[in-house]
Amino acid sequence: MEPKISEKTWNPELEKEILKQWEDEKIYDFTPQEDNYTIDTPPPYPSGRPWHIGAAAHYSQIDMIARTARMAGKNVYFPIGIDRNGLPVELYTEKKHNIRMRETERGEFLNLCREALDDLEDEMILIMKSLGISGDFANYYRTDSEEYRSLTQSTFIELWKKGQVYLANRPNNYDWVSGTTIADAEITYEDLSTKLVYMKFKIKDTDKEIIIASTRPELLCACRTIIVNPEDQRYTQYIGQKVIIPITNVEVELRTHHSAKQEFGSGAVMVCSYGDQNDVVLFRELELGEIVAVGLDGKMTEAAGEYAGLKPKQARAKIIEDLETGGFLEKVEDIIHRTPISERSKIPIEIIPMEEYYLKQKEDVERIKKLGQEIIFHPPMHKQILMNWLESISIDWPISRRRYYGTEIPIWYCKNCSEPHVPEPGKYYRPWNEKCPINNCTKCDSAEFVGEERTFDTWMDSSVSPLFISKFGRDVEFFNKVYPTSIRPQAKDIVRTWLYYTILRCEQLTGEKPWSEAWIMGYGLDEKGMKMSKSKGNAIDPLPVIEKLGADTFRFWSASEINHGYDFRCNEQKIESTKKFLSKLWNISRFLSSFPIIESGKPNASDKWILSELDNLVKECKRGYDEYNFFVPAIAIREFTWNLFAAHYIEMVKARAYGIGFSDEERDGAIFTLHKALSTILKLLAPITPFITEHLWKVLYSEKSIHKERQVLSESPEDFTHLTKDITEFNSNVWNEKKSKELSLKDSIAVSVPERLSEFAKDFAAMHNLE
RNA sequence: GGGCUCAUAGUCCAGGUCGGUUAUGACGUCGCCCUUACACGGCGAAGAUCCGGGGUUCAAAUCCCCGUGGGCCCA
Repeated sequence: MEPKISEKTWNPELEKEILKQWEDEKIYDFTPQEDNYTIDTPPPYPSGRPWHIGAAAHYSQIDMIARTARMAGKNVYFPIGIDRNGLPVELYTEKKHNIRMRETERGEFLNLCREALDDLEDEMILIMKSLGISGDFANYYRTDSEEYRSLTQSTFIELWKKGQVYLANRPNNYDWVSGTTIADAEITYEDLSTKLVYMKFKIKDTDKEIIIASTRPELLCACRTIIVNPEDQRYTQYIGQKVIIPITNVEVELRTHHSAKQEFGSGAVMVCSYGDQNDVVLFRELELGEIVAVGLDGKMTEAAGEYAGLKPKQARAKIIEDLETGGFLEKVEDIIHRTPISERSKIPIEIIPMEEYYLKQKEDVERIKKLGQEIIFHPPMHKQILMNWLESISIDWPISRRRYYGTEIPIWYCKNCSEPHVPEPGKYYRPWNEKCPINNCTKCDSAEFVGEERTFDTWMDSSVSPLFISKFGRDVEFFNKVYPTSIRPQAKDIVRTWLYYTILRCEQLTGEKPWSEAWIMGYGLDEKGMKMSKSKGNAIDPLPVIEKLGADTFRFWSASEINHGYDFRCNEQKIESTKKFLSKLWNISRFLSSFPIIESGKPNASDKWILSELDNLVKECKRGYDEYNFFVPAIAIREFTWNLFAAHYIEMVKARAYGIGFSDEERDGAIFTLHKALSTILKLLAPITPFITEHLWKVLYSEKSIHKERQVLSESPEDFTHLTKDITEFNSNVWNEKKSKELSLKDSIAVSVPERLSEFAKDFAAMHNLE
């Protein structure tokens, strides 16, 4: 019989045709039923080229989850979304057009951001599609759509009405030159020369003094405590005593804290609101009351007494003089200090408390812990990341941001009495640009309002993704069928943010957990194990790799190289060499395509042996697929297919399959077994490499898609696997024997088959041309 | 500074819970071989102080302790 396959290798170009077939036949369409398997897909953020190769691997594996579930007979809902809110696109747009967000008209700036996102998004969708992602691209959603943002706002309004939201002061990075708060991402550090001032502080009720060194002596008025390292012998005797601050004469306590470095300055540190980020931490940790020493105009406040109105630098010069006059100055050193600088105006930032909105979370921690216990984690060890985080929550969640490209906080303030008003939920509101939908102030009846200008932290949007995809508040019937969803696949580095905030918000809004399983993937590193980043230049662009080698090669690499939950290294050459396995599979199929399909046959000993090894493979794959750990089936399938099926079994039965020297019944037993093994391999592999398995399946076995098949189940046949080692060793011995005698493989040789393998003697004789 | 996690041939990875053969497989390297599925192949070879130090034990890659180095998150 002529082989149905003539080409010698798998051609990745075929993927494009297969993709088109899938799209035309809509084989992944979803119609909700009573039982559904919903994937809370992470919406990727189009932040600029190239997309991270680790992310491409990540999405390939999420698709394997969907395909595994489908083949297990589940009704899979696999939505696709794009995350478009937040800082990265603002920075990208500023750079691209060489503009400043706050110097650009807001509406115009938002349009520019949207255009940038559209371009980046197109490419991202293209990559996801060409990876073979079987999600619902026809209905893909965007987190900046009216529908999505109205959900974010509605859920906020609901929580506001329940009293879960409040205003509070919180220290912020502040750039007083451009008059804005800035995000941590916009801070750079520069080594600047400055003066380290050594000051004398009196210990109360003694004649002793301690020396404290600081680069910010103008903040003396905001000093609330002095810390020393608990192991610093010099200060042990003063712990718990009062210390008198020079100039202000205020008394503060001296206490220990591990963040004080013995070798820096005198080892004693004054803690002021706020000299640096460590002060912020200490004020929170030690629950100190803050004193605002620097105002929004960048000048010293009234709290600074006679220094009020001066810029911090001027105040510093003056206070050094005054310290000297008062006899409080020990010495002044010139040092190089690593100083946080605003990326935009290049001046040192100030940390200033500002009023922001908070969402209550502290009182929810115990409930979230309980839900966390109920959620199954893959792998289980990563549940610990969530639990540790829950243990360490000490403040509520600050949710307001002074940014533009995000969901607007839907609040209007009465112009007369400042009373905040939230509108009715269900619509998308833009208070900075819209008239207040409420006519009169509920408190003073005034008719004039000012819209809130701030936006939400983007996690406020992302954390309602399970509610959005299940049409919460939009379609009750759909919601009831789909929520709680089944699984949340995501990366390890955002467990503390996305995963945690989602549980928090969904619990607050529905009283239920958002999903029953969480699937946590490790981090993609470069070939040396370093984090990939554009600035380091070690980032690998996935698109050319996929175009060159095909999605299946990339996907099989991702499955066979990445043990689930662990970090992994990305290496182009390794990806390339994975292609060989697909080539092997292709040629096995090519060989089998020259034999007819036989529905049943009478297996002999060799056939029974490979069928029992095949059954082991089925069990092993099930073990991996049940945990959505694709490393297990990928390795097992490659091992079986290459090293047992192709290397030994096919060679053993080749002559029998051709019918040379064997009866028809013996021949059919071989052909039956060959096809049974290959069709099983294809089905086992289908979730990992959907393209090549689809192609081979259709050429060999069925007009219907392999992706409509159910996964193979174990049949637990008679076990012959104890003979595997004997069989492979016997073959090896014969090959070595021929080699040492300089015989060709087809030459005959006199080797006797060992007693325990006597059942296999006829196949061995044909295989090795035994005399 | 805190938490989690990892460390096995030139490279990647298995084994580790439950200590006991010659430490798994792949990539790469080298040698031989076109044998009617595949030279993107076959057969074979070389290549590992299982990160370092200490402990428990008859026995440690595996269990315990202390280091060192990488990664992630938080501060």
